[in-house]
Amino acid sequence: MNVIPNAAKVAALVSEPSRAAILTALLDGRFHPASELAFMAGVKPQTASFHLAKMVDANVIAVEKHGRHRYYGIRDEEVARVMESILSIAPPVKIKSLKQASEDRAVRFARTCYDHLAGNLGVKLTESLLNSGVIGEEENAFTVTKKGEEFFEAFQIDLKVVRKKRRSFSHKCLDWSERRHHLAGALGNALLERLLELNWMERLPKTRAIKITADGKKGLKETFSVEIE
Amino acid sequence: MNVIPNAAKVAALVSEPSRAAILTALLDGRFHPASELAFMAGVKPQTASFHLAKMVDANVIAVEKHGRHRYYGIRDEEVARVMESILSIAPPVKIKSLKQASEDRAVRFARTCYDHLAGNLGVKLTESLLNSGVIGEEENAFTVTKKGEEFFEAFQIDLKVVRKKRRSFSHKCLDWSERRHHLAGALGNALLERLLELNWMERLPKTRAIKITADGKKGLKETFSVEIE
DNA sequence: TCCATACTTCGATGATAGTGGAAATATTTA
DNA sequence: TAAATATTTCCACTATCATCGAAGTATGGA
Repeated sequence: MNVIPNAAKVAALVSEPSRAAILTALLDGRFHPASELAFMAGVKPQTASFHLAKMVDANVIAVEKHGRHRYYGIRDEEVARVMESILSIAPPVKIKSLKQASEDRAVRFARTCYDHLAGNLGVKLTESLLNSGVIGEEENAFTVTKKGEEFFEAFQIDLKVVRKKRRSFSHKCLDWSERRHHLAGALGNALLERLLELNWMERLPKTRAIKITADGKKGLKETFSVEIE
Repeated sequence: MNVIPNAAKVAALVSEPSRAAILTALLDGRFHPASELAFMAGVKPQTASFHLAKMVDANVIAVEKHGRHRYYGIRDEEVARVMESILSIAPPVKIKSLKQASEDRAVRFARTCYDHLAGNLGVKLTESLLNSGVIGEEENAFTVTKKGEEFFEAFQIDLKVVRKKRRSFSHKCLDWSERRHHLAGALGNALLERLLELNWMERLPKTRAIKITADGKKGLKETFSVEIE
């Protein structure tokens, strides 16, 4: 009974708390220096280095050397998807402190998931796009309607460019905090990039959480009918 | 950095070779008695029992008591999808024996994946359906064309019943041995059930491998233009 | 050249967890 | 009631592996 691939090998990488913390941190899609990841995982640099080497070796994360820093990041979208799929059936962590509670709230409200928007805001935005007929829903993907073509052009997202990317144009990504789908894939990425470019929201340091600016509140309400309390 | 669910907990379940073997065995979608799973995983019954209890406790597999047997199976489709997603990025196991090599061949050729057809045959069949215009391809799912409606009716698969199931109608499932997609979801399941009912193929004991009957060879060629050498 | 920073490798330690023997429990058959 | 089978619980042994101190390598600045 060993004619199967080594699921255990892959899972073992994620099964260790420090490594899981590092991987989940990297789900923000950015590259982080080793020391930062060590801090986030709550271990000494040596330990983090040990884990990082293991994961690079196993081809799940990639390194880039810049000067005396080494930046680590998730290798590709497929790895990110595996992580999110694990998270979708994972039990929640018990909240112990006030600080943790507010961080938790922030992350659940709006965060990046690899390279697109997730959390309550991600789901709400996706639903707004659906309700207004900008995108349509299919089994496992979203499609852009005729109305959507116009919408995205007006919003200055060039669908031609988005479609050309060597990756899935749009797919549904199961949101672990909302247990509903949000927009992922190249289109989800393009939307997030544009929202950041507009300064409607900004990434927060040290977390995957996203902060909505005053402009963002206004813009989201006017353009997407999404109210931020 | 713990405002995230416990990915490690879930992954730890799969990270242990015996448990991974059990879980992959259960991907055939059937329920198996504990002793059989122990044999498949290559451990003593006590050990298997220990692992099974752990996984039941973690809600990834389910038990059914029938007499002095306890039948274990994957809890739901979501868990199966997580497993397959892990398998899709898992490295292959090195083949050590002749027996292993032939088992490997059989499994790669045709197998069940949770409750639908996978392997070379699964992929070929899916492609045949695509080429003949019975199903259409989308980002992450397949759709049934108008021609398909007729085809499935003639093949005595009632799409109305299939669509009613409380699960995804059809989605693409990444085949780890072929690295291409095959038909999954309720439709994939219905197709497999029908093929078994027609006696075109039969499940082999102890593995996820599927054997094609003489009738099957003929039928697959005539109906799907799929040649079995 | 010297020192500080970023990161890795080495080595010892200690905790965790899988393993299977022995025995208990439950169910079926004789 | 006794014996056989299926599975579990208890328990002790062992191996694996994460961890961190210490020391080593590489880069950048003074």
